[in-house]
Amino acid sequence: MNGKNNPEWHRNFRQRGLRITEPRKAILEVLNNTTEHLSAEEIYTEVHKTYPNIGLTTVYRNLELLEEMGIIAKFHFGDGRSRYELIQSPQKPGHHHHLICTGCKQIIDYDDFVDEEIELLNKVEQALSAAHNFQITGHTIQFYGICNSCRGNL
Amino acid sequence: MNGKNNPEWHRNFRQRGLRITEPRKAILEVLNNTTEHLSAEEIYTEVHKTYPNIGLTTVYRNLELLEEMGIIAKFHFGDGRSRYELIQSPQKPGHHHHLICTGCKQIIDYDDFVDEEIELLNKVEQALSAAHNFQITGHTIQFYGICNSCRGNL
DNA sequence: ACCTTAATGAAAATGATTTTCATTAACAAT
DNA sequence: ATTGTTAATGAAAATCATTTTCATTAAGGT
Ligand SMILES: [Mn+2]
Ligand SMILES: [Mn+2]
Ligand SMILES: [Zn+2]
Ligand SMILES: [Zn+2]
Repeated sequence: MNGKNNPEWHRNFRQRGLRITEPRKAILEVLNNTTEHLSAEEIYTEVHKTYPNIGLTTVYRNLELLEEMGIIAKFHFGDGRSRYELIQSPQKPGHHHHLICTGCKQIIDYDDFVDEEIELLNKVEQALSAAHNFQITGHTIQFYGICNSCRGNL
Repeated sequence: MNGKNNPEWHRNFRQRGLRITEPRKAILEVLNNTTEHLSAEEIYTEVHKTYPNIGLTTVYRNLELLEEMGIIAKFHFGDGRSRYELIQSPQKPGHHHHLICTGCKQIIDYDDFVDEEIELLNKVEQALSAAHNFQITGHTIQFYGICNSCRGNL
């Protein structure tokens, strides 16, 4: 349920000498309760409903912080704004990739065949490291296409 | 060598009733002669050397057009600006993926896919088509990490 | 309750991209 | 070659996301 009191975040903040503030709890709460990939402004709007005095600047600042901390992930889906999601949440598969409909812009979290996929990815990363003398730290994998209903609309 | 007179582009333009203008030839020429992933402004700067009267606005407009036409590809590598490359060029492998150094920001094109990477793509695309009733049209795959020389600088 | 200083909020600044609009030039028709 | 139509251009202004600045507030250790 509500994630803002998740002791793991608390510990994580404390360890870095960071303070646990109302805006931070509010932002994490919003991200914890959605299945979508929200933009900074969308998060701000949501937070604003409960905490009308929290500013957009603070949302941006904390999204940056949370990303550095490895708590959230930032994506660029091509609509001109960054979008964020909690890396671990009850609402989401853990490791997943994205399927984006170029028609309606919906983003689908995809995690079928995860285990096999992760194993293949590891091998690919190893091969790349070796071939290009590159130490891989992360990846972005997105598939584009047309969803069922958009195909109907053609 | 010089690509601005490539008859295929000419045909492509004509078919759509588009005019073959100086700016368009200049932009294609720049993209055809680089191995890099240039931003709109970088392309503008390069074009400007030979055609000082071509404006940045026109560069943006034509990059958008060329992308729609499937002649160039637009990427987001996380530095806040879009970057473009010719889809087909003598300087580049055709379809390829990217390796991005988070240290020096260099982008490496690679198309020496290991079997696992091909397998991964095939499986995922099949699974996605089936499970999500999605017609896949493309994908973007980028690996982030630290290149050899950046690792030395630590 | 008090202090130190990290964190915040409002406003201004920045930077990339888009829009507006008057002018120019591609190119098809003459 | 000249003309006419209209797509394309360039300059300036507008927009939109994100960042910076700076004075004020409040977390949390004492
Ligand atoms: Mn996701
Ligand atoms: Mn490339
Ligand atoms: Zn769709
Ligand atoms: Zn590097």
